[in-house]
Amino acid sequence: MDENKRKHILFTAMKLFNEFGFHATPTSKIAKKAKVSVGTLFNYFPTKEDLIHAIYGDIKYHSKSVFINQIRDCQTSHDTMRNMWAAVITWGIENPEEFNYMELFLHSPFKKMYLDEKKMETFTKFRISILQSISPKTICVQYPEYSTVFIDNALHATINFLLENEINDKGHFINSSFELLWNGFSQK
Amino acid sequence: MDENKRKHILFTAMKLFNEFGFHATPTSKIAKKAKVSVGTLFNYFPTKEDLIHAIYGDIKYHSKSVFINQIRDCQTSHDTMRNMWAAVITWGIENPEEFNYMELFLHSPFKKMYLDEKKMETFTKFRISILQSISPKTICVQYPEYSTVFIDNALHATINFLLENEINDKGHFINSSFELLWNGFSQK
DNA sequence: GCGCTGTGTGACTACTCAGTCATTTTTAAG
DNA sequence: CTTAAAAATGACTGAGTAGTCACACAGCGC
Repeated sequence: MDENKRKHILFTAMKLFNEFGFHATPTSKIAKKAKVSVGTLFNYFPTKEDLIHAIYGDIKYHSKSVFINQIRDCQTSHDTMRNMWAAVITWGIENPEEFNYMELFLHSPFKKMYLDEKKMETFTKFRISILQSISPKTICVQYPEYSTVFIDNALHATINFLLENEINDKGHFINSSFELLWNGFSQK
Repeated sequence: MDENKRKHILFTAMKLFNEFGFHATPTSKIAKKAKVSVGTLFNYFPTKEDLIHAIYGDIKYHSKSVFINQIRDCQTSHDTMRNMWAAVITWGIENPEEFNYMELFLHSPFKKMYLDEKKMETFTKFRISILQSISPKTICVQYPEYSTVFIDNALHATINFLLENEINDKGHFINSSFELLWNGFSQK
C-alpha cells in the first residue's frame, strides 16, 4: 500500500465530491481522474462509503492537529477565544476544499454514525468550560452546548463569507467578526 | 390534477428524503409510501428533480406567508427584530420536517440554481436595511450581507438546538438567544 | 532465464433506478 | 346506459452503478 497513492485518491475524490456531490460522482470517474484503475481504488477503499468516511477522518485528523498547535494560553479568556477563533477561520480559508467537504459530509446521510461523537469531543468540552467561566448569561450557563453550536455556526458563516467574498484585510475582518460574537456573550 | 394528491406526494417524498437522503430514496419507494403508482408520480412531477425542487418551492412559499403575517411594526427596532426572530424560530420548531428539508436541500447540489436568488430576496434586503439603521459596528455597515448570513446561521443553530433538546420554556429560550445575538450587534 | 509475490488493471456482472407506455379504471357528460 | 376523455397503473426498458476477478506484469532472489 502506497500512502502517497492513498492520499492522492482521497484528494481527487474530495474535489470531485465537492463539485458534483456524492451521488453524481461514480467511482469510475474518481479512478479516471486519479489515474488509477477502478480495481486499485477498491483495493485501497473496500467500498465507496469507506472512501467517503476516510476523507472525513483524514480532514478531521489533520485540522485538529493544526488547531492544537495554534492554541496558546493568552492573558485573558477574550484573547484565548479570539486566538481559537482566528485559528479555525484561518484553517478554513487556507483549506477551502477541506472545509467545503466537511460541510457536505456533515449535511449528508453519511454523517449519521457521528451523531453522538460530537458530544464526546474534547475540543467541544474545552470550549464549554471556557464559556461557563466567562459568561454570566443564564442561557450559556444553563445550556452550554447551545453556546457551542452557536459558535460553530458563527464559524461556518464567517468562513463561508470570507470564501465567497473578496475581502482585503482578512485579519481585521476576523477580529471584527469575533467582537460581534464576543459582545453577545460578555455583555449584559 | 388533484391538488390534494399533489400535496400528499410532496409531503411523503419530503419525509423520505429527510430520512434517507435524495440518493437513497428511489421514486418507486416514494410512490409506494404515498400509495400511488410510479406512473402517477411522474404525471405530477415529470422528473425526480422537479419533485425535489417543488418541495423546496412549496415550503418556501408557505413559510414566507407565515412570516409576513407575523411581522408587525413594533416600537423599537429591537422589538421588531425580536419579533421576526421569534416568528422564524417558531415556524421551525412547529414544522420540523420542513425545516429539515430546507437544510438538506440547501446543502445539496440541487441548490445550485438558487445561488444568486438569495441576493435578490426582498426579505434579506429588509433585514439589511434594518441592520444598517441600528448597528454602529463597522463590520455590519461595511458588509451588511455578512450580518445577514450571521443571523441566518444563528437562526439555524437555535432551531436545531430546540429540535434536538428538550427545552421547557421555549419562549424564554427564544428571547434569551435573541439577546445573545442582539448584544453582539448593538453594543460597542 | 525462471519461478515467486504482490500490486495494478479494466472488462465484466449483477443489480438498481429514473422514466415510459400500453392498458385498465374512473369520471363526467349526453 | 353509452361513450369518450382523463387519470391511474405497474411491468418494462435502457442507462448507468458499485464492486469483482482473472489476468498482466514489474521486481527480485536464485
